[in-house]
Amino acid sequence: MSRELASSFSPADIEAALYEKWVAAGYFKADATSDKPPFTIVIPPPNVTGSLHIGHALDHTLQDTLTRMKRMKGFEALWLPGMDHAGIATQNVVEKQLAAHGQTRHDLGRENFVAKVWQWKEESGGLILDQMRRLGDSVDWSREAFTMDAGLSTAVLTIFKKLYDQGLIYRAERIINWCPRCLTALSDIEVEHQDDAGEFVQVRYGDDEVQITVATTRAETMLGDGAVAVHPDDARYKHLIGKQVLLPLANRYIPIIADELVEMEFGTGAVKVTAAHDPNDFEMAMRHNIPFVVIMDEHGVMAGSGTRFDGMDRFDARKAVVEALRAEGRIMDEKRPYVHAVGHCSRCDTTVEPRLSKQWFVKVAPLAKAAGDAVRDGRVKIEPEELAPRYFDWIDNMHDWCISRQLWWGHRIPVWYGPAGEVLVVGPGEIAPDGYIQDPDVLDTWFSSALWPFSTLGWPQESADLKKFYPTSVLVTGYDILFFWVARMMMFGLFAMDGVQPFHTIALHGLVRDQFGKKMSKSKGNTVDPIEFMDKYGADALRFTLARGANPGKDQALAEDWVGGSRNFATKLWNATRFAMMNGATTDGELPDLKDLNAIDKWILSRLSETISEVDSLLESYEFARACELMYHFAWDDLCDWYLELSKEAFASGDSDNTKRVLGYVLDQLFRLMHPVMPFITETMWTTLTGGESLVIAQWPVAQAGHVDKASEKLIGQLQEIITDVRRFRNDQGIKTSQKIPARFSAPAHIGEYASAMAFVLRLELGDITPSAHCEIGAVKVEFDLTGSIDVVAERARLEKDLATAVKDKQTAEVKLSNQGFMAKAPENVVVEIRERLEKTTADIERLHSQLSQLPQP
RNA sequence: GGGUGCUUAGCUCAGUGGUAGAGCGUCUCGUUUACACCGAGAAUGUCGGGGGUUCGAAACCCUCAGCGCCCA
Repeated sequence: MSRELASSFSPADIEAALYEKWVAAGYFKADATSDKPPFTIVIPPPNVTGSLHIGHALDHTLQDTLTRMKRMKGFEALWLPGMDHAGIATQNVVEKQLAAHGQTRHDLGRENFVAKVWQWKEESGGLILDQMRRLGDSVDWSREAFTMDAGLSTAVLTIFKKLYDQGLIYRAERIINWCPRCLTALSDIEVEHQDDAGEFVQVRYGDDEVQITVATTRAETMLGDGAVAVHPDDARYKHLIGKQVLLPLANRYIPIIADELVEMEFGTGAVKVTAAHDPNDFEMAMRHNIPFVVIMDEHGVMAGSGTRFDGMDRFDARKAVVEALRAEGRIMDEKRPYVHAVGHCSRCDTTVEPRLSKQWFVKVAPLAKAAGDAVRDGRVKIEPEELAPRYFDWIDNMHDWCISRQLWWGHRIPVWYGPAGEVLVVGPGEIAPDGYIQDPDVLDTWFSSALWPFSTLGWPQESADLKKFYPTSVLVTGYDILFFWVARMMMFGLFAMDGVQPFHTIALHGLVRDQFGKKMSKSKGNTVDPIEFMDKYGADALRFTLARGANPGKDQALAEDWVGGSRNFATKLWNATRFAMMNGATTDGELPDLKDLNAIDKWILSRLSETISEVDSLLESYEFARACELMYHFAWDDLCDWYLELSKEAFASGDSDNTKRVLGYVLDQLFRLMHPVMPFITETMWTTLTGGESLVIAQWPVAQAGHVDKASEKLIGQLQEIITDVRRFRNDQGIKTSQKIPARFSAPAHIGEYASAMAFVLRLELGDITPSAHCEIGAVKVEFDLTGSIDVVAERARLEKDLATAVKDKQTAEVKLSNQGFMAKAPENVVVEIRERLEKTTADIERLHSQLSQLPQP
């Protein structure tokens, strides 16, 4: 058959068609009834409103690499795709559309609004799914899941009831994180702490009799103070404990209490206690029975303080309160700007307001204990394990999880309230009695995402998928959502699945940063678009770049130039393959017996086998960067720069049958090895070379221990030294690469055998000559006829440089060998190595002296 | 404040006890029938400072400094 590669590689021409071919062939579809061992990855569900950013591209590249490798290894590989419904984000998107028409969701009513969100989801949501095709994700589209699907919603109802029945879900009035813009409660992890420039003012409370100065960053909340607290051991304030002090502006008297929570060294050592607007104050107020005074509404507007500040926005009120206090001479000190950490809504960046509110909570203590234990006792492995302490630190100190959200888009809390105050939790298929009213709130999106590893497989049904594919094999995600999502899946997975962990391994990668290692952000303008990179350089180039930068748990810097470099690599491979095929590389027939091969062929087989073995074990241990590094160097250095160059003579002379077969074999194996990282180009080259159906379903390469051949590696190493030295000589002498030089080799037989191969690479014409210069490398002498004078100055410089290196190396060897401690304690193999170094450098020095003395004097 | 990580070539980073590495960038040369998205050659590092352990330290320990992240 006539097979040929196009003269240049054009990713855009092949990628989309190849992907659709793979999908159509059903390669990515997993079979729950197969006898193959399962390998399962569930995708960290991207947000339905989202599009593919560079972090997804990294995350997906790694997951796809693992999935494709396992598929090739004969596993029943399932990579399950899907999205989450992103309660706040999605509701925001649709509300924004309504706002453009001057409407709010309340104009539509709940039912119509939710219908509208579904409509938006069908029409505009899930852009990222198409973009995943660009990247080549080998996901099983037949199993695509969405957290709001019927099945996954059943899972939510089921676990809610189960948790509630076991007392692990409760409703309570607590201080929660409140977003005054989204008008909903947030969990701790939906709050991002940023350093903001605020203020720190000291305010003198009291009248003529009792006075105390408190320090605060939120002066406006003083209107809701219920007490002032000091440390019980604080000598400055001991005499004031139990006294009543005047609260300025509000004109109320509040008690001075003692609580150990107060830090004496911080501020004035006295703090205001605003029970309804601060979590720490809430705790103190509970202990001391301090009243809760609410002075702000849900929008963050002052309300109910009974002062003239009611009706003002919280930040305006802050200024106004400080001014009013100043007017009364009560500001004792102020720092502005005072930089401190302030919580912001992770969705809209609004400053979060701690708010007293009745919400639903998950009691996490027993769940978190189990989630921690699963890692502690080794059932779940965190890779890299350095990140495990962070997991423990967090999960062992987790606060109860606020799961209710004042939104319409999401899983509505399945709790109904009866006319007489009954509380009824309604499970799947159950219906509340007449007269009952359902809780208006919905659940945190993470509540349903936490079920992802098993709800997507059919739970609570005992589905075939669940039996085959649970627990999943590995979870691949960024360390930044270890707490957000991973820990929650651990808690719910262990709880719902009777103690069976949701995954065996958590493989954490880092974040993609800009080329200077700075965090990417829209405001800094240093973000990059993975789609744009794929357009310009191809999906393979982007994937290779990201995988090559992926050291476990570590951030990576990324620049467009890096992607360009990977594209260059792809092109290099393409050209090498074209060259190989032009010269008859083939995969037909058996690989010749090793004993019939020359050292060059044996060497590349040896290097191939070693590379396969190392890449395999590196990929199995999530060391993507190191695996890519090895593939890169094998392909470019060993294969292109040396093997192909050294084989050119054989191709030119026609004595190349073995080499054609070996080259075909090496390319075949290399393409298999690289396919998980660079699926498109390897597929194209491989099918062209071998005529096979598809690499997706081809067998993973297995290292051939019998191919490892240290003798050939040593020999080729020597050939490389000789060639490099002669090249240096030519370079130093200013001889053009294209200029052929008559030359003669004197070398031991096993090296002399390859003189013609080396001569071809070096553009030397072998023959009987009258030498005018020579290079010596160990026992090998290469003489040249330069038909004229050589550049003595350059040659002397070259030899002297070599001499200096040799002398220095000899000295260090001598120092070691004359060190009695070294001789007595160093292991034998190291001593032998140093001895050999001494011998070699000694010989080199002698030879270089001799060469130098033979040079004509200037 | 608690925890944690980092500091290696101009830049971004590998390298867990035995002569310092990669990619990109830089310099010189080169259109040799795979490839200029290329080839050949070259330059560049008291491995953050100080101390210690060791025959031997970029690596292990202590300490200082700087940077970063997470949590409060």
